[in-house]
Amino acid sequence: MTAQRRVVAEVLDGEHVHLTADEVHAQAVTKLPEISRATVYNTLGELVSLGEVLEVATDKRAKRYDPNAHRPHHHLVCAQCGAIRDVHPTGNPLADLPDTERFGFTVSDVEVTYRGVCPNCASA
Amino acid sequence: MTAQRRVVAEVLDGEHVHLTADEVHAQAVTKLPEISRATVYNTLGELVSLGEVLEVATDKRAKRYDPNAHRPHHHLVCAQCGAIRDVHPTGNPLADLPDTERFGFTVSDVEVTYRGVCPNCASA
DNA sequence: TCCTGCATTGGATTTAATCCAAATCAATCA
DNA sequence: TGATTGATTTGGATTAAATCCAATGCAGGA
Ligand SMILES: [Mn+2]
Ligand SMILES: [Mn+2]
Ligand SMILES: [Zn+2]
Ligand SMILES: [Zn+2]
Repeated sequence: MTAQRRVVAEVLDGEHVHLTADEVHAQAVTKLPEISRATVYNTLGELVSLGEVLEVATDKRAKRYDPNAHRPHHHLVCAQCGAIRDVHPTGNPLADLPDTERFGFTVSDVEVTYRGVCPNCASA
Repeated sequence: MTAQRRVVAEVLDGEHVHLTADEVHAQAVTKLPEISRATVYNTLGELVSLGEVLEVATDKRAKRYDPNAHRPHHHLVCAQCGAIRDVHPTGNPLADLPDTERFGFTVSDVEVTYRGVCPNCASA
């Protein structure tokens, strides 16, 4: 356990946190000025391998890192400003995919992304 | 209508087609040797604006272009080889997101990506 | 304290995509 | 048909995200 890894973990702590690697680096630098981007990328990659952090790709910009790996959830994204909220829909989308629509795949996971406009952007 | 646009449209014709811009360019070159990447990007961008082609981002590699914009559908992706199939699940995921989980957003769209292993990769 | 192997660093590299100014071309009109 | 012109195409430069890599640094055990 190094100071760098501790700082990355600290930055990722919280709810509805979905930061890019660069944002993580920017915040990490304020606590440990000489931490490098490479180390942030390395550490994030390890946390993802360990299953402690999830990669979220809600758009085609930079990947985002999600510390909420404990409880499975989906995402609600503002199409205008990119704000992301964790959501927990009812129902099981896996059950909604009939065998005839599985093409012989072994389906193990499903990812749901809701899109819309957040209250902030709607009022502007 | 130019020869370049016609060729891009031809390459995108078909079912379960989800090509990257580079793959579109590679196929276009066989029909029109001097077509440039910039033109392929320009044309794809226009087709997307016109709503005739959809951008699909099933992984964090290159965007894929989907000519099946007529009938709304979702995707089933092989986690190993990246193969993509169009799927039409039953049920309406929008109905599964309660008001209490909408955080004041106006939700207009939902995107569902199933992940698994295709029969090809499973037998290998 | 000294080793040793893992971690960190900064810079170079890769990949996807975008930008841009110059050259080219398609379509209209005389 | 030939000239005009505004849109299209082109290739190269640029940007952004991520990865790679060799050299250096350092944590933790002997
Ligand atoms: Mn999340
Ligand atoms: Mn499709
Ligand atoms: Zn917003
Ligand atoms: Zn496969």
